[in-house]
Amino acid sequence: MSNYLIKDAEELAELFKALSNPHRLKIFVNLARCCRPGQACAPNMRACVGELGNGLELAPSTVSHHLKELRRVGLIHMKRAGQHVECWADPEALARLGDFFNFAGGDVPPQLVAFTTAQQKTKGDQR
Amino acid sequence: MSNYLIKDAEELAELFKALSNPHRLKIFVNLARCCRPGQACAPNMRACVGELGNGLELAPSTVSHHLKELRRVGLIHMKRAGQHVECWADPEALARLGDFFNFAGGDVPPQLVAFTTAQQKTKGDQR
DNA sequence: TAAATAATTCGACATGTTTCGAAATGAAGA
DNA sequence: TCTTCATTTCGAAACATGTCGAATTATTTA
Repeated sequence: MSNYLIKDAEELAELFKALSNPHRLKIFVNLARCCRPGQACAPNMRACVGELGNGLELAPSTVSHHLKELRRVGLIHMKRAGQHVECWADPEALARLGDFFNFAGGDVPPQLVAFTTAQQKTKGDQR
Repeated sequence: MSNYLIKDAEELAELFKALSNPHRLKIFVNLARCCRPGQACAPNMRACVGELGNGLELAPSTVSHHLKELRRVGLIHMKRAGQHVECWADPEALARLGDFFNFAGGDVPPQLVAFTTAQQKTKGDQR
């Protein structure tokens, strides 16, 4: 894969990729349930790594791996608290993703203009 | 995909996976730009396969492969029109995905309750 | 200090994805 | 019909992902 020209498409695609695994998606939904826009979860509402693995039937190392990926793309935050590591969803990331799907009304958000214009200017070439 | 309810994490994850490749994402955004909620693109607004490949620097067979995947998960529709194949985004699919990110306010939409309860009932086991 | 608990890193393996080019199919026009 | 254009299918190669168990690190408790 050598010719990804559009930075924003790549970034957005990474967010979707992080949610494209059912296990990671379940983990994220459970973390995001207690988040409100612009406000992170209170410390006592955060979940630890072992807790998030319950019900998933995955090895702890695999849960850790998935959390690392969610954190890498900025969907969650993690902070050590004693023996445990607290996890919580990034409320801004949620808002960003929600905004993405509002462009259906016709307005293309600024961050998406860049990677739509490339095709706009070639429209009609083949018909 | 036969109806508009997101049944489980696996199905939702498939939608995200379809958007997790930058090329597929770009194709989808270009198709979705002209869609409004509950209203599909007019036939003269639809794009054909070759058109959608412009600017992506991908072999036609690869573009075809990506479109097939977007169609498989229900994000777009395709219809042959002469030599070309018209493509357009499914407006309901857009709405479904937009709804997903609204649960951040605290309300879990009905279709997501099913796959969050498994972890809710084990909360507290490890702390 | 030693043991116990929680989480991460590492190495390995099976599986899945992305991509291409060649060949096949479908449709329109000379 | 024969050719041309648009698209799809197929097979193969390169690369990425998901998973585990063993070993390691970090922290608390005995």
